Amino acid sequence: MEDQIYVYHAQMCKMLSHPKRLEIINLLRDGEMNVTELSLKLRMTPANLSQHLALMRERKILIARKDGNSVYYRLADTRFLEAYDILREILVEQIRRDATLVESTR
Amino acid sequence: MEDQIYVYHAQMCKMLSHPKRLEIINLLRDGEMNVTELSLKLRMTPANLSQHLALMRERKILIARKDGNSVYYRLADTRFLEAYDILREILVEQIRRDATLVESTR
DNA sequence: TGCGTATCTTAGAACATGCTAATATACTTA
DNA sequence: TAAGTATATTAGCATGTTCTAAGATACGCA
Repeated sequence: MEDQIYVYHAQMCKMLSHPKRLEIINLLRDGEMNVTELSLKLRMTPANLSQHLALMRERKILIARKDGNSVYYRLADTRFLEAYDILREILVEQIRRDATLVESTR
Repeated sequence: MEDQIYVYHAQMCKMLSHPKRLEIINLLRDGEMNVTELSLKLRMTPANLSQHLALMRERKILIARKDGNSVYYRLADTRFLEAYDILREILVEQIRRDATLVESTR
């Protein structure tokens, strides 16, 4: 089934389809961070965050490294940031266009 | 709220999070196509397809052009293909790596 | 105008996702 | 070993997503 690759592709995209998971990707842009740090920056409970991290680990978006008492997460592939940045760029342009449209009709 | 941009970004990614919607993006790589053509290539009912197309139109992934009795769809921005291709590439490499791992343990 | 074809819309059932709260596990250090 | 801190897991509820089926709308042409 050639269809299967589309299913995997969609599963990967699904990991990018949550505001907090996107924010996680952006926070890990420059390197790794442990769960407590992430939890503070994201303003989420560790329990909730941990669920998101587990999903992203399973789908191979993130890699976990255990160090003593804490677990450090990093991006499994920096190309996720390229895809992230392209979509963000399209989005920002769209929003800017819409804003201009609103301006011009005042 | 700076958080809002992450919500929009996630909504955009959500449009990429369905196998058939990804296949639509790929089918429209080289230009536009009408609903009947898409419906045949995707092996979906027009009703179901139409729902996906409506979502993608709302989220500004696709642009519709009406011509007589039929409606032609095209990508709103070719950069969606760049993001699509990056993720597909990461995915194919991951699958290849996993396959190699299975081979090596036989 | 009336019929046929293309596309869209809506309702509702089935399933998936994401949260909170409670609990479990793993490690560190006294 | 016991207590404390960090992280993970589970259950259960609320909400969101996707499909099918039925019907509505829009257009072209006899």
